[in-house]
Amino acid sequence: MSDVAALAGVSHQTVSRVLNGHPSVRPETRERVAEAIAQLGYRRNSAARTLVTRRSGTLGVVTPATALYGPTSTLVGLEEAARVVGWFVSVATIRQFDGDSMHNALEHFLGQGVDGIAIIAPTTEVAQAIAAIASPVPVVLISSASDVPPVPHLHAVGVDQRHGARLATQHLLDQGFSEVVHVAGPQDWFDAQDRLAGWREVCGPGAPEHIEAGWDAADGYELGLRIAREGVPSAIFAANDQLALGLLHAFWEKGVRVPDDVAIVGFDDEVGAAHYTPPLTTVRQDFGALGRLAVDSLQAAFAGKDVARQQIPAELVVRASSVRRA
Amino acid sequence: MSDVAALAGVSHQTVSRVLNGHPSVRPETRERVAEAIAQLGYRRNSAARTLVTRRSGTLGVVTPATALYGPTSTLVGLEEAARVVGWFVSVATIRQFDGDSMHNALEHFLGQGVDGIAIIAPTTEVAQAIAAIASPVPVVLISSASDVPPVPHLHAVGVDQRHGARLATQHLLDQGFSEVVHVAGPQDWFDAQDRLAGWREVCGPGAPEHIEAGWDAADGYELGLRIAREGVPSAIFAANDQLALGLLHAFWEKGVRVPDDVAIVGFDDEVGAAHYTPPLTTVRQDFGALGRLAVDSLQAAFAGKDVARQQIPAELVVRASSVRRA
DNA sequence: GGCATCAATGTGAGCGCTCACCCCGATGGC
DNA sequence: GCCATCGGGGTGAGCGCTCACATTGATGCC
Repeated sequence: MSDVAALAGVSHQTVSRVLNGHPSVRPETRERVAEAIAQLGYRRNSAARTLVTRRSGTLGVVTPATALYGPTSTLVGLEEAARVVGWFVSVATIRQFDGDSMHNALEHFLGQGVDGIAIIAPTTEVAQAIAAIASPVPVVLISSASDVPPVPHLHAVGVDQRHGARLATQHLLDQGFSEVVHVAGPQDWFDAQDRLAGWREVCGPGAPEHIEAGWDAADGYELGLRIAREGVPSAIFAANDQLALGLLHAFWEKGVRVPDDVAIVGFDDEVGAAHYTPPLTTVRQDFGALGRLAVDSLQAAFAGKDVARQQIPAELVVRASSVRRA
Repeated sequence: MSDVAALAGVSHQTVSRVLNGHPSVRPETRERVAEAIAQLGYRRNSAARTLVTRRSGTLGVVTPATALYGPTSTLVGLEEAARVVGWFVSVATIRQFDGDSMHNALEHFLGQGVDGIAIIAPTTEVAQAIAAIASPVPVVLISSASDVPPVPHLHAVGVDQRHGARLATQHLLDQGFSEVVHVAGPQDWFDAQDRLAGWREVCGPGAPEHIEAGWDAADGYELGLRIAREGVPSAIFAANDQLALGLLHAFWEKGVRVPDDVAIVGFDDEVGAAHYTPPLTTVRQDFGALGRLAVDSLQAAFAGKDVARQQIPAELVVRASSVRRA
């Protein structure tokens, strides 16, 4: 920086002012400095800057170590939103959702001096672990959880999973399928809990028991084989598209026709869901909006505002798997 | 840090030594310091550390702003490998593969003081843009490109796409399908180029013309409709699983049976490919190994070693879509 | 016993930047 | 003509850490 200052014939402080867009620098001076910067190929050292400002301009994102559609899409959404407001994104993945892993990930980020933390960490255990850690920076939980403990500096934003589940279930009922079975995801995940709850709300007290599974297509496949053997309901609402895909596979294999024998609706609108056999009716989530909401919520936290929990509505995408052919 | 030193009754330097695992500290002293650290909830300020060591312990990863399976899996693989050697991962996504976007992303990271950069940026244009930028830190290109310009500090690692394509094509020929058509990906992507080249190597000069498409299932679907209309070959090697999925969709819709009328092989082994209709034969890439290789290669670069370009072999996964039923 | 050696620890400087504060000269109001 | 004001810019301190070097006492060897 002092080299630049020398070349431009100003003080280091003026260079700093130019770099930070301070108003009280003559355009002429500003230009001279800019030229010197370009000529020397100077780049500001952000470590020094962070050291004195105590702000790194970095958002830490904790995400499960998988290529699952939801988490990765959320990560992309967050990165985009963060970049818009000039933040870098640092990533830590966790393999297990226990308190220790979370604790390590948070320590990792706090040591790094991030300005805020977003956690794509969808289980109740994780939420509890986070609530137990005092963080000097705001933390936003990406989750639709309706029961996140009210801890200071801990915010929550999410896509309204329950609403999405209601849309899916209601759609099946509207199509005339009276018996809607729910293949639920792992119940320690918030999203799985909420999708189950939304389904139950619409089905009412007379609903059949749900079936709990994992998130993978393999789980859906196993279950599909069992269902084909033990009796096929008129409609199934699967907790995500992968489960639905596994069901489709099993039913195809066993000669159970979709949607003629059983209608299916998924959740996520994964890349490719429009091209399953048959194309899958599903619930789409707007991950771009989710990322923006998370970043907004962190910024509000910096400004000292108390941020209400916010949810983004989900959207039903109707395709062939749930529409009875004429 | 001085608080910790005072509480432990040592100098700041001893605290630093404990933090860095320096050997010449008495176990007794070490413990006293550790206790003081715990008691005060002290966390080392990494900005100050970076400022003086000129190493941030951060790996910058540039990746396309999509939830595509390949790039996201590679990101996860990189993060895992980076964490093992104690690096943080910072992410920048790019929406366009032009020189400007790349330049911005690199500037972004260099200003942030990353120790190395990994680029999941698979087009020729990107590679040229990178080669044109002088980087003070090592850069590794995640790519199977056989023609990356030999620029100092620019390394390349990748999964051997050409080998994978040969496996896929040979498999189809071995199954007795004499006419193997290739639905290629966008030819400005290295991976698409190499998969095309591998296919052509095996097919020999008498090969039919390939068909170029995008990466999406929608592209495969459009193409599938056209193929069903204009004449179905005995086998198709699709450049990725999404294309294959689109083909399956179109063929199913038009009553073209797979693999009876046409055998299909994809590439990627995406989550779910085992449950397509029918389950898809495809080529699997080991993204975990890829991440480790990339990190190794950066570490070798630090050590001043000249790193040869390295490739990871691909693996064929045979499923129903390419095996003629008895 | 004297000296080299080494383990264990302390001291001070400085990494590159921003912040608070100071300084100078031009302007304007009375 | 005098002083308050303000735009434009300079000065020095210090953020929290590590590095190079200094210091001390214990040990070993002749």
